Amino acid sequence: MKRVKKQRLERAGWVVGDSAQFLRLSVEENRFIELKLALATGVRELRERRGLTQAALAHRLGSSQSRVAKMEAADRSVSLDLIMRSLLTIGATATDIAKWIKRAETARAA
Amino acid sequence: MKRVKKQRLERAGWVVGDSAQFLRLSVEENRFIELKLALATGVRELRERRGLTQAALAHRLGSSQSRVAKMEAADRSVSLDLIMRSLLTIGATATDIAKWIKRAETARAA
DNA sequence: GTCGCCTATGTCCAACATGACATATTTCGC
DNA sequence: GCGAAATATGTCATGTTGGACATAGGCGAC
Repeated sequence: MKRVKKQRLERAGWVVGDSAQFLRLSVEENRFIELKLALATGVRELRERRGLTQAALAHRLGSSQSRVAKMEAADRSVSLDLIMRSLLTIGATATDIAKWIKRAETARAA
Repeated sequence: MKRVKKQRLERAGWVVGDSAQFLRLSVEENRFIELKLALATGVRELRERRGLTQAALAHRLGSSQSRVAKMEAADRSVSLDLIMRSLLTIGATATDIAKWIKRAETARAA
């Protein structure tokens, strides 16, 4: 299909592509989960490197130990927002975060 | 204060540091917001580059045009989760994401 | 002009994430 | 092994985020 026509159809809200389109959602869900996992691991690494307990970090975040535990486990019930806030709170730099995100990508390749 | 002692106190849940400690929260909130903003901008850039309308992207996400609009505006009511999912759905690579995150950092320096 | 199309903004209420708490389970020094 | 500290897991009420819808604003083509 011509590129221009494809874009026109897509602009209209239609998904033009392979018949495996419906699989996309789950594929992207996986990518998302891996990303979350990578960043969750980042939280743990950084926390430990700082010599903080989960409770101490929770205190800093105004959260609770249980939530930090779930966070590091990349539990379904914890949002990326919380993970990211935690990373920033522990003092992660943009470079650190970028590193972990790329790690997620490389993990996929395996 | 000795590094080891400091860590011991922190393990116990105490925040040891400068008296401006209480400012930390808002500082980190700012960092977080800038990050969100940078990624939101990323969504818009990538969407436009793909020639998609907000409605089309919403369709792909199983969301609605209004949410995409709010998302690109980094509205308070949209989470980083949604932004990240969108980025992945549009086909952002880890490298892209890392780039935008770093952009947030550089923006801070200004 | 006005007609389409795209984007922005506001408001519902259902679904989900949150901190808090209680309670396992693991880990580690002794 | 014991005990204490750290971490893991479950549940709940309350606040936040979600898609949906309505509607307003913007912008180019005609």
